Amino acid sequence: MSKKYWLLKSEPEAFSIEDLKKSKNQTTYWDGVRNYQARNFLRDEMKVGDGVLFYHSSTEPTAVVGVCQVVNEGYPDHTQFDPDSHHFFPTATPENPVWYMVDIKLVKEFKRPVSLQEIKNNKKLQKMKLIQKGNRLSVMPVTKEEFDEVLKMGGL
DNA sequence: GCCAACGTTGGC
DNA sequence: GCCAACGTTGGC
Repeated sequence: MSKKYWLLKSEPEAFSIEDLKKSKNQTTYWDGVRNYQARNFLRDEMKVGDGVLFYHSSTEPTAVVGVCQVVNEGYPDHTQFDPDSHHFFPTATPENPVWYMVDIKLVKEFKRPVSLQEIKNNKKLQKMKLIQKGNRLSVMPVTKEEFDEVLKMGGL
């Protein structure tokens, strides 16, 4: 089975690459995804060893800031069961979870961030889902070619 | 802060 | 099962 590649969005105010660097083992669980299409990627398709681009959204500038690896694949997101959580989902039960998450570990922070504008300006990246009109998915697949190109732009 | 795009909800 | 209303995302 060949390795896949992904892009994960996070608002740095909620969770940034700095937070990831400070996390134990530079690893975190990716909680709070509440979109079915993104859920399906997390639950069914992301596998240990897959490459992940870490993207900062809603900030200045929006940019890919580092590369991570999936270290634990699709398991129930515990925040859906927690009434005190902002991500609480009343119809979910541990027997019938609705939402899933994966664990990711930082591989390397980019030497320089690769901004959305640079991605838009790169002829090789015109097909990236990230820059398709109206795409708001917080978890999206990336091709190997796109992944490698973004790493190169980031100085890795 | 605005607003376009899109997802979800719920009445019918 | 349609679709209007509403909520959210996220770039600008």
